[in-house]
This record gives sequence, C-alpha cells and structure tokens, in this order.
Amino acid sequence: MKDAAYVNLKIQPSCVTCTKRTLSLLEGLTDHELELLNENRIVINFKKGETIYKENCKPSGLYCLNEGKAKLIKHSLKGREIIIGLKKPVDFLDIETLVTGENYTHTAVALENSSVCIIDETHFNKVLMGNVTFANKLLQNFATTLIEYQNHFVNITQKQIHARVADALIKLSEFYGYTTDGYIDVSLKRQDIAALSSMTPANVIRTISAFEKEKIIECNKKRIKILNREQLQEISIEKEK
Amino acid sequence: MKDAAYVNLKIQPSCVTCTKRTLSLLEGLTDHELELLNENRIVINFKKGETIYKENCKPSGLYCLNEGKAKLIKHSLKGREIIIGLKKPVDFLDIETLVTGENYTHTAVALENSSVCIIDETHFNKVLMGNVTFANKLLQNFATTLIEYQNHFVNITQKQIHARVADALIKLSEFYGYTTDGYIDVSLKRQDIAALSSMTPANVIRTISAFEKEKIIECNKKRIKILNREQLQEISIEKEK
DNA sequence: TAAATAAAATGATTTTAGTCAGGAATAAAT
DNA sequence: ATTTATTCCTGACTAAAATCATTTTATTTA
Repeated sequence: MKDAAYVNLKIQPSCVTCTKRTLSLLEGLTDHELELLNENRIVINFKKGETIYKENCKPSGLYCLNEGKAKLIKHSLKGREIIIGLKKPVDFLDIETLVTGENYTHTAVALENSSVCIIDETHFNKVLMGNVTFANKLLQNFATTLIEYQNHFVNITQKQIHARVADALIKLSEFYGYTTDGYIDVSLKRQDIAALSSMTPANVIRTISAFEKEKIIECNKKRIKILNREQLQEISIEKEK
Repeated sequence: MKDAAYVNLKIQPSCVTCTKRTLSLLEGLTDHELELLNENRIVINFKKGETIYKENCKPSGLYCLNEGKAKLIKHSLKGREIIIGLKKPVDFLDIETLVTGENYTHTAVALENSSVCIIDETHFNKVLMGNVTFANKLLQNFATTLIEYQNHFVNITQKQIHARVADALIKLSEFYGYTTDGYIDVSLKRQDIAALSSMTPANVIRTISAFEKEKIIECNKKRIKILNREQLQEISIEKEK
C-alpha cells in the first residue's frame, strides 16, 4: 500500500477556524466553546483498512471524521460482519456510545486513508450540557438516524436480494456522491456490499453481474457507475419476499 | 369486545402530581414546566386494536402512553406488517417524529385498552429548549434506542427463525414482565410475533409448537409462559444462517 | 347460544438464498 | 517482475424459509 496519501493528509486547523466545522453538528457553537474543544483534542491518521476503534473497548473521546471514509461494523455470533453505518466528513463516529457511556458496541474501520479528530469526552460533555441549542441539534440528528434505521430495517428484512443491492447502490450514490467520471465515490469490496445488504458475497457478485448484463450499472474494478437509475429504483421497490 | 375496562380507565391526574411521571423521561422537570405541559394536553382512550395514529399523518403532539400497551408498525411495499417498536407506560410513542418535524413514519396501534396523554407540541418544544438536562436525558434515551436497534438488526438479519423467536420471547418477558401466574404479561397474536421477528406466521406457529413439545414454554391461548429460560437463551444464540 | 369470523395448527410444495468448490482476475508484497 | 494473497466470478448443490391449502380451534358478534 502506498503511504503517500496517508502521509500527505493535511494538518488539521483549529476547530475555531476549521472550514469543515460549518458542515458538521459543531456549527453554531461559540468561539469559546470551539476553543475548549480544540484545546482538548488530538488528530490521528488511519490507513485504509485500519481499525479506528474496536467493539467492547472503552471510548476515549468523540471521534470526528475529518478526511476519508469509514464503516461501522458489528459481528454476528458466527463472526460474519454487518455494516451498521457508513461515515464521511464531517461525521461523528461514536456519538451514541459517548452519550450512553457504555463501551463501544461496534467497530470502526477506515475505508480509505482517513484523518480523525478525537475530542476529549469531558470537555465535549461540558459543551453539551452548557448549550441547549447544540443538544437539540444532536437530538434532531439522532431522531433522523433512528427513522433511517427503521426504514433500513424494513428494506433489509422485507426485500429480496436484487432489491436490496439496488437499494444499497442508490443509497451509496446519494451518500458519497460521484467521482468526476461518474462513478459512485466509494470503493467497496463485494463483501462490504454484502455486509451492508445482509447477504452473502456470492449473491452480491451474482446480482451485480446481472445488473451489468442488463446495462443498469457498469463496473470498473471496484468502482461502480449507475447507468440507469430509474430501472435501479424500480428494482429496489418491486420485488419482495 | 367488552367495554368495561375501556370505560373504567382512570381519569389522569395532573402532570405535576402524576405518580407515573417519575418513571418517565419527564422526571426532573420543574413544577412550572410540568404545569405548562399539563395545561396543554388532552387525554384520549383507545380500545384494543384501535389505531392511535397513522403513518404519513401530521403529528398533533407528543403521545405519552399512560395505560395499556402499544405496537409501532410499518408496512412493507407488499403490505406486510413489521413491528418496529413496543411500548408500555410511561413511554413516548412518537418522540423521534416530533423532534424531526416530519409526518409520522410509522403507525401506532393499541395492543390493549390504553390511555394516552397528548401533550401540545409547541409547549413541549418550549420546555425542551429551556431545559438542557431534559434535552440530555432525551439524548441518552435516543442513544440507547439506537444501540438497541443496531443489536436487533444483527439479531434479525443473522439468526435463524428458531433463534429469532427465542430472542423475541426473552425480550418480551424482559420488557413487559410477568403476570402473577407466571405468563409473559402481553397478549400477542402469532402474527404479531411474526411481525416482530421478521418471519411468517406459519413459521412462528411451527416454532412455538416445537418449543412447547420440548417443554421450553407453555401456551394457554395467547398467553405464553417460559418454562426453561436457559434453554431458550441457548437457542437464541446458537443457531445462525 | 349459535353463527360467523378470525386465528392457530399442520403438511406438502416451491422459492429463495446460502454453501461449497474451483478457476480467473486483481491487487499487494517481495 | 514475480510471487503471493485476495478478491471476483460461476456453477452445482443444499438448506432455510415462504407459500399455499386444509383442518381445527378460538374469539367475536348477533
């Protein structure tokens, strides 16, 4: 693996001046609050494939993804991986665990070279307890996530594999957007798409091959381009167990 | 259906003096805040099987379940029912929808004769925006729910039907407790257990019959008693797709 | 109480998805 | 550049769960 991109991750600016902050939940905090967080954080870089934190470990602070992409995974009793969340800048990775105070209930893994700010828990909680607007913004974020989970749950449990893969591709394109040449801007293994759609890699491969044959998508190595979004939408809603 | 129990639901006391309040998220509010909520609420009774509110409708306030039990459901595209939540006193039914401001994303149905306080949205939000401790308590509640959803998701997607039913029975007993004669204190149709475990009623029936034959549970009409909790636990973790 | 309706139970069958094995293509490492 | 290790792909087979049909048993309703 080339280390260039990893090494070249830019030095993170102060939270106060960080331009990405305005895109995150931290927007709306006062300069004083941001300064408090800034003084009590560290920045860590992770290579593609590296584990950011592990299930059952004690949280060490709020993980804020500045650069890169990450997946949040859990393992079934048989050891099979399930993706319970995907993250991009500037998402908080472990906010719900931080709020409950438990140990991590999932594992976070970098999908590409990534940079993470780790904000000290105590100081974060101080800001949270002192700013009701911030608390409410977080509350809204949680509520939205909860509703999305409910929808996802129905999708996964009620739709057949073709619909589930179609759904995953649409959601991925909406969440990560596109590269300049039109591919979905994330590189996932077939196994990751399986972990995302609750199915086996073999079936993901078969389904994606079928979509390719029907000219609904085009694949170039691990990159996927959607050629016929309407048809993909139809597939995602039509078939059901 | 007998109306006696329905009619006999007690008149709800003021929020300020309501003894149930101390068991709910409303605990910790000041008398003044409670008074504000109390003055802006109505109490509605629902019969067993009645719809409390419906998906896609506009929320009319915070639904607080005082008496009875309720299920929150969504429908698949084919019309199949999926239970995304179960409620008991004193739970909020629609809190996440209220926070996001969307229309209802699910339907609430009374599982038995129930009484619901509907607290005015504007006044609830006023209290929420004015009390950072309350906001944080809600936040913790959301975070816990989120983590529970993640666990449930893994259980449902990774385990086989026998394990899923075993899991559902254990969770039901933990959530609703027991009657004096040892049965799980909730009366669900086999179809409800199916909607809870993402499977078909026929398979729930088969599985429950099998558990009965093995003396793991005992059924009396719709009531279920757990005879061998250890074995049920084992079943809930051992088998997996 | 009787009739009607709904729910539970069971068996046969079909559909769906998982498993396993072997080879081709990619990507990573030496 | 070559080896090594992954990942991708395909087909044959197996297992799991859904579907459908029918009977029995409960529950409502009149």
